[in-house]
Amino acid sequence: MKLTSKGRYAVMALADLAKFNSMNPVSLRDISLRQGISLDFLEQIFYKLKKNNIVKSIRGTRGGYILTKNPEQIKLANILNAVDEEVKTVQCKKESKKGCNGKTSKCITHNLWDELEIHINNFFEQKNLKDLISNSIESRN
Amino acid sequence: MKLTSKGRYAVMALADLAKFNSMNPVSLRDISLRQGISLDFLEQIFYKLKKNNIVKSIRGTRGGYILTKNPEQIKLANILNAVDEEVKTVQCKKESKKGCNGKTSKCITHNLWDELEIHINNFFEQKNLKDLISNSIESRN
DNA sequence: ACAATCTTGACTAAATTAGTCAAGTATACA
DNA sequence: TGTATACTTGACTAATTTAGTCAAGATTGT
Ligand code: FES
Ligand code: FES
Repeated sequence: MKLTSKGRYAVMALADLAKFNSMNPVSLRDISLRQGISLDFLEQIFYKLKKNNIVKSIRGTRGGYILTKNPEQIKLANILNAVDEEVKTVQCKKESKKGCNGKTSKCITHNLWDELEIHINNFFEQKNLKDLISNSIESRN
Repeated sequence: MKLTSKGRYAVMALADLAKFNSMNPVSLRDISLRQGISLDFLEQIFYKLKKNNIVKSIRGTRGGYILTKNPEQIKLANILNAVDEEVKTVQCKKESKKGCNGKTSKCITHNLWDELEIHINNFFEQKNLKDLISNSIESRN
């Protein structure tokens, strides 16, 4: 299971983007300053977000990024997938008949981790960017 | 968020223990062979499980470990806590008023990660060892 | 006595994370 | 047209974490 700074920052940055999402694009520099995230790291993250069609970029002076859809159409699952933070709880390959630790059948905990994976993914499927910003509306900074 | 081999193996080993939990204790060597987990690593794990009163040990020849309670009284949450695999999704210290990235207030995603933490912990609170072994009853190996 | 088993601490190779560095491309605006 | 701003992309790396191994010993059953 993975939930690292990359995924965390991706969500944080997009929430910021959604919040300041007026007509004009938001530059990574602004996000970097507001959220305290390294600019270089943000570039890495937005490269992936763009390839996955979650944001689009506008180059040049006063350029930046904007969301491709409305905040309520962007699920957290989409974001985390885009930056390769898949929730993977089983250790074995799911398709394979083999289990983990080189066993020939699935291990005794396989079903458990599978259920957990579904449980977590449900959470990410149900939350979208809009939930996130309306939730923090009282604490704008 | 952490879910590593240590936690996975702890659950796997205890499920094994619960399954073969007759009068006589089960040696780590047996578990190691059945589940394909390094004996040395198991020792490390059971040291913690014992300190947290989840198993007790019986020394000497034909010794081993036994569960301190019935399988249905041992929640996965207990197990994972024992081996220090806390589900920790927020980056900041929860008690502190400060946010992550050295900010003076909680970040815009704080509430989200907090909800996720509750969501995952619910799962682990509701599952116990008995669920696990009755679930895999058809695939004894 | 001796073998099986638990007990506990120290150590380490490999992998992962969380970035940094760098060189370039595109665009807006003066 | 020059230049500042901002996106684009790949390569690199220090620090941390993981997943163990190694080792030396203490206990107990037979
Ligand atoms: S997790 Fe799939 S076999 Fe162990
Ligand atoms: S996660 Fe708590 S402040 Fe960012």
